[in-house]
Amino acid sequence: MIHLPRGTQDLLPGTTEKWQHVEAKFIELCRNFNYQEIRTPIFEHTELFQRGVGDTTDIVQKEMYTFQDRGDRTLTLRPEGTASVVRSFVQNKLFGQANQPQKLFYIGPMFRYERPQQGRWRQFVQFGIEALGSADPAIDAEVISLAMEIYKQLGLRSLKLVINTLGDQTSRENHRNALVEHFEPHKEELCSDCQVRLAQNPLRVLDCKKDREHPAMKTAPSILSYLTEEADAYFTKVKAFLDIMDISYHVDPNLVRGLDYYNHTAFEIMSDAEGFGAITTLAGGGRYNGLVEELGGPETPGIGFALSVERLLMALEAENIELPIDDALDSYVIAMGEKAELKTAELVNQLRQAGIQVDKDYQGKKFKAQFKAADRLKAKFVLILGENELAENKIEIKNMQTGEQVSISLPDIVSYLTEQIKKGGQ
RNA sequence: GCGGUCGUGGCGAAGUGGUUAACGCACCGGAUUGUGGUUCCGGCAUUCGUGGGUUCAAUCCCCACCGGUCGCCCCA
Repeated sequence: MIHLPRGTQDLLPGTTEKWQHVEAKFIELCRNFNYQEIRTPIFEHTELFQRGVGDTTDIVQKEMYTFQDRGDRTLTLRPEGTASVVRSFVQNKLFGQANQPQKLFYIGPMFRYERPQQGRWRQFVQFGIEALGSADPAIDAEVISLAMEIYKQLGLRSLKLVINTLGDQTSRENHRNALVEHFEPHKEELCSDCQVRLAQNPLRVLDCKKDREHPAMKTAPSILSYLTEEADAYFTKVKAFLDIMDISYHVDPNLVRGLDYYNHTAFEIMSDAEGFGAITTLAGGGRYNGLVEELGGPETPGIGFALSVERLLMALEAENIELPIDDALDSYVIAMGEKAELKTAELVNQLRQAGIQVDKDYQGKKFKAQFKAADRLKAKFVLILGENELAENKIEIKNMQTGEQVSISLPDIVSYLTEQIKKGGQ
């Protein structure tokens, strides 16, 4: 037997309804916040991610699905959404549109070659938004509030919003130098990973789990003390907007994002729920002024976030939250005898054209078994058509909740059912 | 990519180097002819992730691979 590839999953009936529900929620919220959908290709030129996400990141160095096509182009299945959206923004000259900032959302599969485990797949679905063309701290808060609102409206309670600022170019350089200076004397005492980090990305040393207890960690310089006046003022305003929106947060100066393009505001939403294992991050995002330029566009500030739909559903499960999904069927038709079966095909067709959900048996089941099937499908009404009914041009209708059964003239069935379903729906 | 652990029917889960691989749920059929969700009876794995090897004999022993899961790395 051929199995699905490692790290991918089949979403089957029973689960897809949940996906549809949360996807509908995303779209509804984006409508409220006035974000519009953008759809970009699932693969792009590899160079886009090398330049956009960053050559030194883990994503680019060891996690991309890269391949040559038959025309010798080097292509990559997208590992994240922002680079593509920005590419499209630049290519389609969306910076020239009348309404700025451009507020966009996307939803779709992303691909990363990693060792799979609970909460981590090689193909996973991200929902994300990007606001391009505004350096107003209010929009940072808007992006964060949209992210939080999704979880809130779906009923999640155990959430933690962590924010930080990575500062601007100058802040980062000063901080970086301070970090290197601070840790260099202790280099030999740090773990091997940190020794590499110190050279490549000293920021990452800060959230090392092995060296957490090292005395130098406690006294390490914080980005917050190296912010330029502008960067500090910006962060203060973002926090003020969050306060005014009554969004609680925790400032973690060690919060680092794994993608190179971030600066200023960075944030993560995590779950506190039991049984979440090593994966606790539900969503991550931040500001990326400079990315549009990097990808060949005009100087344009940007901010966005992305969440994993899989992890969102895991969080719902961890908190035992049932989504309000209506999987009941309006009606089910049971036929007895050959003539009745022929008539049933016509009837089912009529009902469907009238917008009534209906199904019937296609397995030659006995009367009783057809009833069982109707019950399992949670049919609200069962229509029974046999020789007797046919002879009188009538049909029996049983309300499965109340058990009541009435006899209706066949020509009246559509109007009768339509009315009953309307009533029963309340 | 590294380390640990696990892999028996649709699901959950016993089990043993050797004639018929427990059990529960689900499913299918029946309990006098056309009425479900309860009960009772019956049925339902030539087969124990895949491929090799050891053995007279392996689902149970060994190896490899595949896959899940946990931790690390990193992230969504």
